Amino acid sequence: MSSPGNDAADDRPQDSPVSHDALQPQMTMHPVAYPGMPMHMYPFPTNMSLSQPLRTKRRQVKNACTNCQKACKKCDDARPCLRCVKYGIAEECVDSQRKERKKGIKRGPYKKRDGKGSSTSDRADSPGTSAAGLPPAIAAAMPPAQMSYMPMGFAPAGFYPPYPPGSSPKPGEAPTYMPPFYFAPVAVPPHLAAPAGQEGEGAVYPVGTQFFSAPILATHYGQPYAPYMMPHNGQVPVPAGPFAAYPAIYPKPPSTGGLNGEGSSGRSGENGD
DNA sequence: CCAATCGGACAATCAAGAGT
DNA sequence: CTCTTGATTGTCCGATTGGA
Repeated sequence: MSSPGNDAADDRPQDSPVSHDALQPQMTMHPVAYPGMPMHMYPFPTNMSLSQPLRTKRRQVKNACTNCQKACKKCDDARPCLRCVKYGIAEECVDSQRKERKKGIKRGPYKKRDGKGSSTSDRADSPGTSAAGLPPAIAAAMPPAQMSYMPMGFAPAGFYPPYPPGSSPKPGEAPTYMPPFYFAPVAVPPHLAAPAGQEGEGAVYPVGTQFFSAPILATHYGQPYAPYMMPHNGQVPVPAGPFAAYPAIYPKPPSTGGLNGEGSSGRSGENGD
């Protein structure tokens, strides 16, 4: 991987997180997992599943930036988003405006869904309530509260702070966790190579106080652009340790002078009202 | 070959209507 | 008041097209 690559491929498995508007004035970091992360990217522990035919459900960010929106490309909750950073237009990365939903539309009588169950519980996308499309038997066998985000196997309960920060899950609702660590896609130092026999998926590599799981290493290392730990004001909040030098390793992303994005897109010619 | 474009599938949201 | 339904709106996958 040495080229910026095309979006369809690039935008997929590396982005992340969270609207930190009030949160990270100095830097924006992309955590390993986040609520909007596509299901197939969730760091499930090894004992779950890799053999299951996981039906991956596409997750969407709540609000794409204007650039991604125009280009119909995957965005993330951080600002600037990965894609804008990648294209060197981070300063143009702003949330798109959402238009208000119409009100007062009349709707006619409802039809019940063949008597069984509520539609809500049927809906696999109900956050925190389902096994994300797993077969019912498998879903039933799983601890319900852990389904929306399964903390990595090694992490004790309470290890992760709730997300959004400062929030707490509502009663009956599974908590959503945001892991407190972030990946830094640098070359794996030789001394961090997996111990013999542990290099399978799910192996965890302790790196100072940070952790990197094998899938993440495999997925994120070697990205063509800087790790998504962006020092915004010249500060480099890098912990001492094996990765202390990574900012020097990674140059700024190439300033390609712009992203696609002219043109129209999406629902062609809508938004008139 | 790579990047841009774009149609359309899919997901999220939320107000109206129904049930308790 | 709460739950359910379904329309609306937004996101982004993936095929196609165009340029270097």
